[in-house]
Amino acid sequence: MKYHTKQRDAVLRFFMDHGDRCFTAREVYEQVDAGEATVFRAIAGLTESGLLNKYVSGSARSDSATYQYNPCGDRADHIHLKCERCGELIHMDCSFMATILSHFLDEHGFAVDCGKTVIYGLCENCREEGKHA
Amino acid sequence: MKYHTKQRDAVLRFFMDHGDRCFTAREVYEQVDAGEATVFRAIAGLTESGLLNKYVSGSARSDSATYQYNPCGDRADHIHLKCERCGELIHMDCSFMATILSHFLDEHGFAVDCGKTVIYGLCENCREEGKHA
DNA sequence: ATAATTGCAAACACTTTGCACCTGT
DNA sequence: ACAGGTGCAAAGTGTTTGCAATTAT
Repeated sequence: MKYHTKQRDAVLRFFMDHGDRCFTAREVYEQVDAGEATVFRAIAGLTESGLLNKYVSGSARSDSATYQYNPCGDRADHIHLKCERCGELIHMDCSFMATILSHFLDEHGFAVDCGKTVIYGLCENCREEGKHA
Repeated sequence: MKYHTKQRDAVLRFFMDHGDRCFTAREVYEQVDAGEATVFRAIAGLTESGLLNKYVSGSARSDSATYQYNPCGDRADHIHLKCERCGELIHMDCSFMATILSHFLDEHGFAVDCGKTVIYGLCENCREEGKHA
């Protein structure tokens, strides 16, 4: 990741221009002028440096990882909640966060990496919908 | 899943006998007398019926889904902490869990899906090592 | 100039499937 | 007897990698 190339630029710009959505590597490849391997490599790099968040959904087959632009950069100080149904990304930035992080650290000796942690579940709206489905 | 077969029995028994650990399909296949496809089919069935929980953590390659026996019935009841350094998977099964889940639900309207949620960070040992590295 | 990056295709790992044969009821 | 299950090997997916050609510095 030392040179600046138009391919990597295009990939990053694509994610920034659609910061509200998640994309699979294939989707990016289809809309950006770069080889598939290059897209994967670019995404890997961007994820590594914290500019993208990576999400893994559940179903095994034909279900690839999706990526989304992370405007918070790599020093995120809050955890993301991701709705498995509508895909909404909720930024959990309340005071209880500190309590949770402290608990993990004190009781489990575990230092949470907020930048890479995503909590999956169902958001309020989707839970409501589920009740009537 | 209408007939009772020794293969499916063996798979279920394997998980029950090692209820404290997670296993990939391959690991089960290596220790149980059944074909690979059969193991996958058995695991899928058991997961479907709630006897096993499925966990997805990383990318597709060299990081496959893991499964664990779920004595409680049909839903996962603990979150996984995964060390980014040594890869250890910690099962967070303490009482504070309920508090955390309640908070997410009450304050954020968010129903956490324990089965798919993995919290990344550094475990105790790796944090110690980091200090001296 | 030269070290990094690209892109293709081939390799890979995990999982599913087609199909002939075997088993549980 | 026959619906349902098994197992092999082959097909699929999503992702990674080897390497010659290309590009950024």
